[in-house]
Amino acid sequence: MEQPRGTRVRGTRQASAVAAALTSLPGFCSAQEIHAELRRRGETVGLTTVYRHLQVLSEQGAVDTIRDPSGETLYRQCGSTAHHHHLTCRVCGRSVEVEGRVVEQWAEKVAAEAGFTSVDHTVELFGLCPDHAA
Amino acid sequence: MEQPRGTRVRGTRQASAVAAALTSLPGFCSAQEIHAELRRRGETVGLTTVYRHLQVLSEQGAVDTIRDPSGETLYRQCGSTAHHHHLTCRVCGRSVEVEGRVVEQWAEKVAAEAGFTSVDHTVELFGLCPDHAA
DNA sequence: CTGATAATAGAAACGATTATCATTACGAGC
DNA sequence: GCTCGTAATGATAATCGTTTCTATTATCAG
Repeated sequence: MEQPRGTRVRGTRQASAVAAALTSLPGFCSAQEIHAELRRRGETVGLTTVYRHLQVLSEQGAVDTIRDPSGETLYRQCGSTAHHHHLTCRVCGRSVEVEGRVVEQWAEKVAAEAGFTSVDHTVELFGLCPDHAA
Repeated sequence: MEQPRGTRVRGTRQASAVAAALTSLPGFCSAQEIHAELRRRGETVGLTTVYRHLQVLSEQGAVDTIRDPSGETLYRQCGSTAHHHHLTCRVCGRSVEVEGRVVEQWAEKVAAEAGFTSVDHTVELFGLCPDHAA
């Protein structure tokens, strides 16, 4: 519904490559890791391009982004477009999508009580997956 | 209880200055803003030193840190040492401490179900305070 | 096939934070 | 009060993820 016809969004080799890498990588990973992964596969894609596609995909809601404790941005292709959060392993990046109706409700209630509006929230859970338990 | 007597932690002008600035600033603010505020007051404190003190205070639990959407780290002196979260105004940085027993419990439950351990969580709420409602 | 222009990618710019290290100053003991 | 060892400081340089710049390349409608 947003494609007037004529000259618009072009399908490029790089766009597919980034999307493919994202699909094949199991957990959250950084833009740089994705870039490295592409080179490993023999795909030549500039780092700039990787960032650009990740940003676009993120805006479209096709990938989820979180920030790891060090401040790096991590990306992951997500199954559902619905709002959800993640429980991510600090060691391997493997993550589980968790649904948080409870949290959403809590956030709204708290915000309303304080008189705040247009409230947005970030909720991230980091821990050790079964394979990496201390 | 952790001060053997002899040569230990030194109380310096800079340490007090950073603490004072933190006390006087109402909302969350960045290390650089704190540094600027100090210079404005005529206090001469190096940026490096500001960062160092903020880190120490943060480890002691005397200040809370969050990351704003752009990735910058923000600091704020906190009343309670108890675990809590914040509801921060996107415009003025003013923030309210909110207690989240519900969230903690939810986080633990979700983690246990997925078999994750050593789970840590970050929960931040950003919105518009009454004064800045659209 | 061809041309207009979107997309690409390397290099340089950026901005927050951290590391380096010579200098300064606190404060315990004389 | 004065000295000295050492913690603290702070200017500068280095890091590092990310963004901007811009000349070049490649896509796709006609």
